[in-house]
Amino acid sequence: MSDIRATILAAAEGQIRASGYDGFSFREIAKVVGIKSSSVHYYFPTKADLGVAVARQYCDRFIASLPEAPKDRTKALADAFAYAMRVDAKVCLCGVLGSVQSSLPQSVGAEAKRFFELTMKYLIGPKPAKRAEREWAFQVVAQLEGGMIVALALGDTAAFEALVRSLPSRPG
Amino acid sequence: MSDIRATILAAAEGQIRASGYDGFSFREIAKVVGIKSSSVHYYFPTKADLGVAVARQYCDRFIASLPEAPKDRTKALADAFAYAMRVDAKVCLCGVLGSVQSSLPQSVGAEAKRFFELTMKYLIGPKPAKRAEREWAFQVVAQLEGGMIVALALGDTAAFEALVRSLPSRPG
DNA sequence: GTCTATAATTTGATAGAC
DNA sequence: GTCTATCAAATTATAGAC
Repeated sequence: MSDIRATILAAAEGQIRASGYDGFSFREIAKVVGIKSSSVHYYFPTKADLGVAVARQYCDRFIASLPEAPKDRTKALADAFAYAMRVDAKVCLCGVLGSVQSSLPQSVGAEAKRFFELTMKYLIGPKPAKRAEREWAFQVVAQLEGGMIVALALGDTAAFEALVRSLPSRPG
Repeated sequence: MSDIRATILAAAEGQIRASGYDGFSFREIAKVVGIKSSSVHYYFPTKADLGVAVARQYCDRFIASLPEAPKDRTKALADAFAYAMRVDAKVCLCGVLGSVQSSLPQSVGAEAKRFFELTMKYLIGPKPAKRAEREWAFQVVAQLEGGMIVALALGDTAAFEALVRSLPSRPG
């Protein structure tokens, strides 16, 4: 992938996480990257194209960062979320997108949905899961997503770190 | 409060919950209400004024809807959230606002923060709370906010109802 | 209170030179 | 690939008639 393309994706990710899908613009990204907005369109013809690429990269990178067979899957996922928030002091990209999913281009919303599906699937792991375990996985992901949002809104990132330490463990 | 003013607030609330703060406009609201956008400005001079009024009304109405001294505060709060989602099939207004708080007018973001503070305070109740109880209250609110977002993104509202039934109970 | 009209800005997107 | 120039539309907001 070209350098410019990667820089555009990074800038767009930062802006979406801070301001949402409607809150980022080709001109703002162009300014950050140091090119003109028409050049951004060269790499990503439409805004939906750019939005999908950002969400897909975010999702794939996040999933790839998870250890493959950890001792504790809950802790592994929680650590990845905590790291994402500690480093950037920003909410999860897919939390931002998911909260207004009905207003997004369908292709962008589908990527946010995929993120939630994959994180739940990671929690469950290779073993088949009963209903109670699927409900538990949902509960953990909901807690992490909501925790980031509420903690940042309260200006209390320590609350999120405490939440990470007291996630429910897998039932059964 | 005048009828028109109330109708504007209701329309704005619906649009913010569906599309976010950047995703609603005076013209769209005017169209829904059946007036012109300049008349919306008569009631709410700026977008921030309208945003604050919507968030404040949402918060006050939500808190007022909670029973004053229920047997189970967790269940009472969870029921209110479940009702809000079942009726509107929309995320909590303050979840939508909170997820992009850093990009909002300060006055609007402060209302979202207030919502989280008040819901946590409700959970804790009149008795003084230790650290573990404050952490638990945060955990419950995070779960409810995140649960709405993830459930709607997955198109699985039943998952939220299940989460509501398995919230952690107060420690100690 | 509600309207028409409009200002000033920003937006996503395209055409075409180089 | 990157630029200039531009379009068409939408945005918040205001002035002023009625």
